[in-house]
Amino acid sequence: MMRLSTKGDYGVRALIDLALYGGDGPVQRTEIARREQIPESYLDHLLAQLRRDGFVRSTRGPGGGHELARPAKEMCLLHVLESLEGSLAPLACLEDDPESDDGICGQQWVWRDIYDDMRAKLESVSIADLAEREQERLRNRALNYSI
Amino acid sequence: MMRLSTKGDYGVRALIDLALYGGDGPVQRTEIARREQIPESYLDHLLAQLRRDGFVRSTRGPGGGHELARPAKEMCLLHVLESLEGSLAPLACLEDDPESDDGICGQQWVWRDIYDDMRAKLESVSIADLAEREQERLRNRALNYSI
DNA sequence: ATAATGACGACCAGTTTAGTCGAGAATTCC
DNA sequence: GGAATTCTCGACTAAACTGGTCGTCATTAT
Repeated sequence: MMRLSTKGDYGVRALIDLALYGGDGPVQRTEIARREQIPESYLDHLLAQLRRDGFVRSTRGPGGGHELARPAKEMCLLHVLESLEGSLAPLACLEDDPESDDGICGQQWVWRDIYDDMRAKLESVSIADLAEREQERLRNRALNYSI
Repeated sequence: MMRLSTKGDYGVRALIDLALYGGDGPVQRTEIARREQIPESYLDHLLAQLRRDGFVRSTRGPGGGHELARPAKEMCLLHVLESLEGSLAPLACLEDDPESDDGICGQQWVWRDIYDDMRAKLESVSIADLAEREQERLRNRALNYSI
C-alpha cells in the first residue's frame, strides 16, 4: 500500500519531542510516550533503533532518559526514516545506487526520478525544522483554546 | 516498507503486454502470463481489477481474451496503479484531497509536497510510453543476442 | 455437445506490523 | 549494601497484508 509505517511516524515524533523538551537533561520514555501518544513499550524498540544509528543517547538509572545525540539541525528526515523503516525505495531494483540501468525492471526509469526527488526533499528537512513547526502548532492550539 | 507490491508491477506489465501484442484481437491470459512471467491464476485477479476499473475489456469462449478498453496513450500510470494498489498516499492523512491542513499530522506538509510531485509524474506517463520503452528494450536485447 | 476461455470466490502459507511482557543491567540515592 | 529508578534486550503474539493456488461456474465459437 506504499504507506509509511507507524515506526517512521512515531520515531520522528519522538525525536521532535526530544528536540522540544530535551533542553535540560534527558527525557524519560514515559514522558515521550505520554506526550506523543505512543505505547511506551513499543517506543522502547524505536528508541533502541535510533540509538543504534546514533540519533539518540540514553542514560540509565534515576534521572536518566534519552537525548538527541547531535544538534537537531544536523539530523535530516531522510536518514531518520531510513533508520526506522529501512530503505524507502518504491521498487526493490532501486535499492543500490550504482546506476545499474540494465533496465531489468521496466518501470525503473519512472520511479528512479520520483525516488530521487523524494530523497532530496526528505534530506532538506531537519528534525529542527519539524520541531519548529510543531511548536508553532502547539502555540496556535493554545491560543484557540484560550479564546 | 514503502514498497510497490507485485500487484502494481504485474498489472502494469500486463497492460504493456496488451499494448504491444493486442493489435489484432484479444490476447489470452496464458500468453500474457508466459511472456511476462506472472503466475496465471494470480494474473486472473489483476485482470479482474483492471476490468472493473475500465482499463481492459475481456471476452470469453474460444478466441476470447483481453484487450485494452481505451487507447494506451489515454491510460496514465497513476490511475492504473491506484486501481491495483489502492491509494499511493504515504500517509493516511493525505488520502482525501480537501486541503484539510488541520495539521493533525505533523509531518504532513513535507509529505504533501512529495506526494503531489509523485502523482504529477505518474500522471504524465502513459501505458503507451511504457510500451514504447519496452519495445526498445526488446529490440536491444535481440541485437545483443544476435551479435 | 464440446472445447476453449474468462469470472469469481474460497482458501492458504509466509511476512510484516504493531504491539506486549518479563527478566536483567546500570545508576543514583540513602 | 540495598532499594528505587530507568533503560536494554529478547521472546512472544494477534491481526493484517502479500502473493499466491484451486475448484467451480458462465459464456461463447465450432
